[in-house]
Amino acid sequence: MAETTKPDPEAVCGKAGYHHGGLREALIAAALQLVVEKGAENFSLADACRLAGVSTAAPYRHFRDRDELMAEVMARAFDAMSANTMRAVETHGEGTLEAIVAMGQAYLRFAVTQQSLFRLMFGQDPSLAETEMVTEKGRSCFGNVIAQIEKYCEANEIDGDANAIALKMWTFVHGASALLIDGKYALIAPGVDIDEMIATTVPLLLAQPAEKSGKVEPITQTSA
Amino acid sequence: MAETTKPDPEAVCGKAGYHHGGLREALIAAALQLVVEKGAENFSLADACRLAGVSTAAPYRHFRDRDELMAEVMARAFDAMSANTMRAVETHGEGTLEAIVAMGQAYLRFAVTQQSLFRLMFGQDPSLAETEMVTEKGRSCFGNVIAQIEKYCEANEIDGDANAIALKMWTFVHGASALLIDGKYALIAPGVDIDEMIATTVPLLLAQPAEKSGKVEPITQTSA
DNA sequence: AGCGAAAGTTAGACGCGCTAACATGTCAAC
DNA sequence: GTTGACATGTTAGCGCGTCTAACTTTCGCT
Repeated sequence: MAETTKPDPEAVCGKAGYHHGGLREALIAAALQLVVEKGAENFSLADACRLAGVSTAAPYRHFRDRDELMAEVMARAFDAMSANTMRAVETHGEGTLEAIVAMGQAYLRFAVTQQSLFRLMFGQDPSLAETEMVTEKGRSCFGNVIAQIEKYCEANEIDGDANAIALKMWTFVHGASALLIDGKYALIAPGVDIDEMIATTVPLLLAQPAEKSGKVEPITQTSA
Repeated sequence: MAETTKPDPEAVCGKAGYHHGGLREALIAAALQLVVEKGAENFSLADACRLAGVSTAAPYRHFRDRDELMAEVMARAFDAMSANTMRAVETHGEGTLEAIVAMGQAYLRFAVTQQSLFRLMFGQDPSLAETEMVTEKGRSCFGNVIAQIEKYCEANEIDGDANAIALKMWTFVHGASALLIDGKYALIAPGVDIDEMIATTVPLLLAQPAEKSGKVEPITQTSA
């Protein structure tokens, strides 16, 4: 048909021009957009193809299957969240209490404003997250929180294990994010300000050292 | 064929005997089994039909679509979790600290042992949870926690708002459950005993009254 | 220029959700 | 009892989705 022979491949992505353009990146971008717009489960690989302007068989030159494309989107999502939380640190100063609280609030805000991405990062079929890159991005994302708390503990000479404290804080903030976007708070406590709950509770978790106490039969991680 | 005219319809479900038997309940049971075995997203409605021994069109006499069947499964899942947490209360005594901690641990244990059900109850497409019955079951399930904490607060004359305290505890326990089954703890803190973390942290959250403090711009619930 | 590999295409197998049209068993009314 | 309405099941089939096979086009290299 009347197609131009060179539909400017660089316009969509940053990869070098070979055949038609950087389809791999274009597909990731399309999928990312569709996840944000409709949720990870509510669009088809075919939709992404149409958005990228290629046939439905094209993705299989770059990805083993749909999941492998989604894993790539997950990785971008973790990058985005890392950027958000780190921005909070930068505006409040490394290792400060304010920075740590702000990180938690940034985490919550990301969950709310990017619900679909947050849902994709967590709560998906575990097999999806088993890509090496995804686990690495995840580790680095959570590692930011721990690093800040370690700095805070050092600066304020808190005796508790920074790792354990960070874990508690992360647990709380993540729980708040998950329950909020699932609408569960609205069910039981409509109108509660979750952002403030984080602001008041996180310092509390930081202040308390990890006092080894009750013996309970442990649930060991199956690392499913 | 050599079918008895009355194949004891009551054996499978509670509905009156009509055509062949309680297919509605049989399908719910099949779906529940498949969710447990393979996860909510990893089986087709057709699979459930085969398991129940009917054609793939049969479910549409009882459910509008697949989601409506899954909503029914969700409701059962909430029932199961309620039963688990309430059993913890019964063995430790109403309104005691031990009971409340045990509830949290039961919540965690349910998430671990019934991963797929837990994933179905939370983290699904929000539209799925919009059934009246599901929200009601959910409300009742979480309501149990709040009721116990209210009793505890009364008994120990704690000034804090029981509702706010319960919310914090639930948030923490839910976060722990979600992160554990998503394998995120294994990423960043392998080997940590999450059950003990709950045992040590929940009393801490209970002890602290909700001190109104920092003003932060609120993220109001969109009740999405 | 020409060759091999990379990256795209069309065609199609197969399964799924769901609907329409048909079949069958049940119950109530006569 | 027969009968007829209705509830519950069936088969056939549409549209769509994932993924594969086989073919075609372009790129990069010698």
